[in-house]
Amino acid sequence: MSTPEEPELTRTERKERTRRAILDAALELSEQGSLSALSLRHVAREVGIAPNAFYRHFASADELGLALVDELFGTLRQLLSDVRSARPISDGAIVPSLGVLVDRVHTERLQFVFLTRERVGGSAAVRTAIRRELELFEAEIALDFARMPGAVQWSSEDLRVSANLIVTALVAAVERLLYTQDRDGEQAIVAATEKQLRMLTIGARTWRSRPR
Amino acid sequence: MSTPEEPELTRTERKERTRRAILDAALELSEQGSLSALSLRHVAREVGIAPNAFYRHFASADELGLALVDELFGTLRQLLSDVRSARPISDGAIVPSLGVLVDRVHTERLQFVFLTRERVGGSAAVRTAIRRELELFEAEIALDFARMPGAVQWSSEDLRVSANLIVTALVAAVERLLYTQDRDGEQAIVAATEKQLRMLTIGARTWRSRPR
DNA sequence: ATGGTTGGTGGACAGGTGTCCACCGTTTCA
DNA sequence: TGAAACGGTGGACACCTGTCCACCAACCAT
Repeated sequence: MSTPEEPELTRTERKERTRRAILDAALELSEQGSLSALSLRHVAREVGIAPNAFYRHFASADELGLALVDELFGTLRQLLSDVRSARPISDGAIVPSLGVLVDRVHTERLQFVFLTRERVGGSAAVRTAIRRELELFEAEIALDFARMPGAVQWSSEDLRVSANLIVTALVAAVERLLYTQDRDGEQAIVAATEKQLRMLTIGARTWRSRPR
Repeated sequence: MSTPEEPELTRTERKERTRRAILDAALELSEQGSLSALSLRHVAREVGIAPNAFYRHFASADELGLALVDELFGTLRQLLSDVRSARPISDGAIVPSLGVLVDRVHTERLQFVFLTRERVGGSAAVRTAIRRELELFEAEIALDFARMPGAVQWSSEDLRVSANLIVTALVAAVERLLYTQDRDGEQAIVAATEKQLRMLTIGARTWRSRPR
């Protein structure tokens, strides 16, 4: 290239840079097809390297997918942990978490397209990794629930089951958001999801007090 | 073939038969890959016809996918409608519906693998078709809810939102069932899902009575 | 200064892919 | 009875795929 573009870069820096480029390209291309249907050559072409060079960074497409999963959940977990620790523990921090999630879906749409697709997609390794991460979220939410007043007498089983339902609702909300371009539709989805979360917490509150 | 195999078949019958074979083969093969990553030649080989002959039945892979969706939801809707009309309307028929669903997942596993994969999968046409069918279920469940005693004063919006959550929970349950081979795990999933459905209906019952 | 390490290149390979064409034998129906 | 319609065949086409090899030039540590 004729552009100067800071030629002073150490080798490892340059490697990291094309690694980034590969991840980004893969994300971009995975919008129109699952990871397993993703072509190494396509990715390489998008990045601007020879198809071979891909193997200098990832041993397989699966490994690429796992790296994407790590990256995605790494930052997302950080964000949600922040909003959760800022909030007073007494009340559930679930609704504000939804706000963070929606923002994130907006700014990093492709990551979530990838996520929702690969969650049930072709590669078993990637699928399992995503499932594991979601289970971690589930556990965290269950912990939040346990901290709520009046919920102490629940069995851990019940905590887990209701937390699972919340995660499920959130994932479904993300899916709907992704395929809704119009602004009002997005607002409606967010409102509906908030309502669902409230329904869930109410149901949870009255759960144990029920005879049986 | 040397087997006699009832050679007395009208042309349209034979066409229908290989059409069936194509649908079955596609379902079989779609276990290990999304529809968009499905090879026409693979399907043809499995069926035992020349790759070309595929086009005598479907104009494209998308059309195949749409046919599968139609078939899947056709019978499923029938089954659920049966269990629902047999039950007294007074109580929600949601939990027995879950039983039917689980049975169906057992006997027609491949259909549900296809369903959960293509629901967020590559082809926009198939994805939309599935989404539409699920919305129909949603509407039916909302209707069931409206018939329940003490729920009459809900807004149709609320009905819809909570019905949506139920469908979401059911879809998630199916997904978990598909990737759980061990028998106890299956039982646990069913139990957890039933608990979730009960939580939901409880939450729904106390929903309107709440101030705000 | 030198030599190994490393990110990247180019070409080749064996195979797989969707789709088009001309053709065939049987069924259908007029 | 004859001709048209139809489901299916076989081969060819242009193209794309992952992966392997030898090779290169620059970087890094010695």
